[in-house]
Amino acid sequence: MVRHWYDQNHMASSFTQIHQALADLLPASLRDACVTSIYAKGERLFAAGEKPFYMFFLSSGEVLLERTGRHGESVVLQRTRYGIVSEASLQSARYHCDGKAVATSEITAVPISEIQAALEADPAFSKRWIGMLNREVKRLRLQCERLSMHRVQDRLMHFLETEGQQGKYPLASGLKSLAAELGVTHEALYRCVAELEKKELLQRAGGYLKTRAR
Amino acid sequence: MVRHWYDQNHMASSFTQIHQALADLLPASLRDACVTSIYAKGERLFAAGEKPFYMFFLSSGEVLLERTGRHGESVVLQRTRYGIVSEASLQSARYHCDGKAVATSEITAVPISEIQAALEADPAFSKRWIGMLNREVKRLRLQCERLSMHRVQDRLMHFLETEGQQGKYPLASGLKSLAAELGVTHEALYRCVAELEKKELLQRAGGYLKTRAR
DNA sequence: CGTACTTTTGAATCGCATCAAATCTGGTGG
DNA sequence: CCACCAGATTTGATGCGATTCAAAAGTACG
Repeated sequence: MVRHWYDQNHMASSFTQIHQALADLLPASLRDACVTSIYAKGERLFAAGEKPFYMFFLSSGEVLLERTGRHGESVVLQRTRYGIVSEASLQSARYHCDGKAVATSEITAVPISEIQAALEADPAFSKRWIGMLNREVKRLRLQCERLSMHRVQDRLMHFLETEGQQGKYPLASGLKSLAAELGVTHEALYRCVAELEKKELLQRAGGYLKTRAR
Repeated sequence: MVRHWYDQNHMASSFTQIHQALADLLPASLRDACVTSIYAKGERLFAAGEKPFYMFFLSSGEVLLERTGRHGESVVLQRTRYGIVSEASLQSARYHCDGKAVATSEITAVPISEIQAALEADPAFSKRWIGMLNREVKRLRLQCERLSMHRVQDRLMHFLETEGQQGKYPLASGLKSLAAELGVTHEALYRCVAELEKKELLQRAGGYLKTRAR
């Protein structure tokens, strides 16, 4: 068997309970093939151009998918705090972006070959997988809608309405990474949050952002 | 059988050859259930909130997916010129956006219930369907990347590089609908194109946009 | 206790939105 | 064929909001 760098750098912990959402998605036969481990802040899951061997499920922490532009500037394609990170790599020969943890993260790696085999054999699993992809497509359409807005304030409000729970959203790793996802500079976001708080349209407390009025 | 408004407004043309790309995706058993017809410019395929009965495949023309913001302004979620339009509605109870033709379009409607049945029964079809969704996810990620760029010029160049063929892109319905997809005003896009032409970085001829230098 | 990073505020500048208006275009009906 | 109209295209002027650059203050962590 080919040893991936992943195997060398991370302690296998097959005995760890995998996350419930992942258990609900995967067929029982695949759960034993999962390897859960902790990634440190800054650690890379994969890099653009590499051949995908594992699919990554994020239980806690934060992962960014990013591409490096031709001038070296990095663009955040997606910021994930929970769920499958690299769905689209299932049938890809190469990753089309980098994936890295920007906070200490608990990540379960699932071998892609096993997922493919299970998809062929288990129609119910196929159906769940398609459902997951459908949700991802909708999420991405909403993100496009958000990025089409011109003012930071509109993007932030739209974000809290679509990604938050009742307009409440946990700020685990600060406003800076949120700014990147919203496609604005961190300065602009800080100013926007401060102004919205002054207008009492937004509340920032206990690591949460929360909309107030309606 | 429930008669959808679609059936009343469009002549069935089951004898029409369906498009090759669609034939490649669908199992043979489903091809007879397809209905191809011509939609006029401005005609609506579906509206947000409606229950999905059909999945739409666009052979030629142009379709927009758009949502109406709370202030009545319309935001383009996606602009399609070719391919399946409403993938994500497969398992949805309601459409989450409007779909309308903005140019005379040849569209094939496929009953969703039949697609679902075929997905359960045919693993090879499932695999192709998942592949289609994977490509859509990647396309949307690229669109997010594009919308994260601040200058119109960068968005346009990124668009031509990722959506065009060798930097060449057909402008069937004018720059205005392209401007909406790029998330900028049409004035800004006209000015940007004019300036890039003056710098000889872009060529606009015969209904095509084409990058020049590199 | 020092280092790295986040948060915050300030000032100058730039690009795009916005509003306005003129020209061009294709299609319609007289 | 021409007058006419709706929509696309184009150019201009103005203002706003975000970027950019700069710097200071706060905070976490070894």
